[in-house]
Amino acid sequence: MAKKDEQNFVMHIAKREDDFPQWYTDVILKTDMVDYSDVKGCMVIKPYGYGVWELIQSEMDKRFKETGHVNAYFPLFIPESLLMKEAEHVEGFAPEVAWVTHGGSEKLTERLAIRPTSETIIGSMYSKWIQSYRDLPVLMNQWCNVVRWEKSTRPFLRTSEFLWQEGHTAHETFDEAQEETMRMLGVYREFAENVLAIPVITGRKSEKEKFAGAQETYTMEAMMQDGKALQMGTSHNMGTNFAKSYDIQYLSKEGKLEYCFTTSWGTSTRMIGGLIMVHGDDRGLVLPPRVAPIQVAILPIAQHKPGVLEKADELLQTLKAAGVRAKVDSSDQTAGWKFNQWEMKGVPIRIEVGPKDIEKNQVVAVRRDDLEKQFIPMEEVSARIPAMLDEVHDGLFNKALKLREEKTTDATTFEQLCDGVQHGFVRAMWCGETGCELAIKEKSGGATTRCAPFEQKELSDVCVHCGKPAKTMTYFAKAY
RNA sequence: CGAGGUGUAGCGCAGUUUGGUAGCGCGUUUGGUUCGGGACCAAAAGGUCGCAGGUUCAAAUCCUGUCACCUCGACCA
Repeated sequence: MAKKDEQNFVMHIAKREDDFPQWYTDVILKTDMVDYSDVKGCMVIKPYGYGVWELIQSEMDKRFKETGHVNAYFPLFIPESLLMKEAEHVEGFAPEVAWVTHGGSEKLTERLAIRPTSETIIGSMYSKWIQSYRDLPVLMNQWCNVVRWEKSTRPFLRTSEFLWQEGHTAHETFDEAQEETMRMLGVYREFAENVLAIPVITGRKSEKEKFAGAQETYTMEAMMQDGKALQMGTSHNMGTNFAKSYDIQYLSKEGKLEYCFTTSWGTSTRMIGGLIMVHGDDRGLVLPPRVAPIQVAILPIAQHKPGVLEKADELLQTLKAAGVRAKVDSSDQTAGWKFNQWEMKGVPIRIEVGPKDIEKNQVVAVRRDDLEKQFIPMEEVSARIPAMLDEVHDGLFNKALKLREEKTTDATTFEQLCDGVQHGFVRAMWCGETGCELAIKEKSGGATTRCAPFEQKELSDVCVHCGKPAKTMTYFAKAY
């Protein structure tokens, strides 16, 4: 098969090592996940990309329900006066809020913010709904879109408008709120690892990096193939900050009026960007099987020959019955073209059926992660393929874990830190002072604190930068 | 907002230095041969060269202005 001049080939994508940002945009555009829209910073999520989001939603929703949460929907618009009630929150979000100033041709007496997050409007509703300790806890989640007017954007990772879920809960005590905060961070972690096949570091955010208005912010951070970190989800304990601003009070068993303790937690379409950057390779996307809209692509070989298409369809029914999301590609293309096409789209398993296979009563299955051919007897397909999907998942997770470990170093000197953050996570001791954090960012070329992990390790007893007594071992990295 | 870059066919680009008939590859359409790793042959369709002015016998090319997009900064709880 004659190899075309690669640079002229329309499906060519940039090599990751050469230009990671270019590779990333190539992949998501050429695999039909997204398209750029006419609105700057907003992307169109096409069916193939949205299919991934739908699977993320359903897997996550299942976990929310299991932990006692219910879904609701709150308005897109937030009156200015309502948004302004929590001082720190306003200060944090003000620069990136989009405003509605007119209704039709009439100027509004009060501007409406398009939600950058819903703490305020949900807080104001909770204030009405919660009267007694009998009303607690309130455990709600909403799936919606939010808008943040960012100066620079990148598909999935940072867009002006994005889809997410935000959970908001209210509790009687700090401890209950803290327990909820940690529970949901745990759900996120389990989801990232078992569904997205992405290993994550969980821990607490620094004072500077925490959510505007939160008492404590916890995060999960993943490592991308180019050595930059990505925040994949956050969980906040608000203490009574929002309850005090939005007047969320209840009458306790003892008959005393008390403020609620609230939490919020969220994950977004950014996770899709994350999984692309963690798993993708030079051939294109690699989708973890549990969120792949198409898990198996069935490719009929020499499909004009009698019986081939029928066999492919039979295989499709077998796989569907086994709970596998499969598709037959009977398009009028050569086999080689289809192989490359479906590899680029990241489908976890490709199955080939041709005249030779039909003769031998078998199929050829190829895993996307290792590209090795396996011959499977027809009668074993319904058992073997689901198992193979799990193997792909494990393969991806282990590969990502190995990558992260290779890109993680420990630093006891500032030089080591500056060197390490150029290509990954650096664990180092830190005094906890914001001034020191800013200085590190400045001097290291943009590295920020990612989190103080729950699994602490004492590398030394002084801060890697200022030499004062250290408080925590902290992860540093450049981040998306 | 700062620095750099790019606008030419659906997509990717050459042509601009040195002004002279609008080009290439991929894709698309039609017919045929193929079909187990990006096929081949033949024919065809498709462009106000980002926009507006200027110089010239003549502008994709030179000059002035302008718009859009991209990359890197800055910014982004």
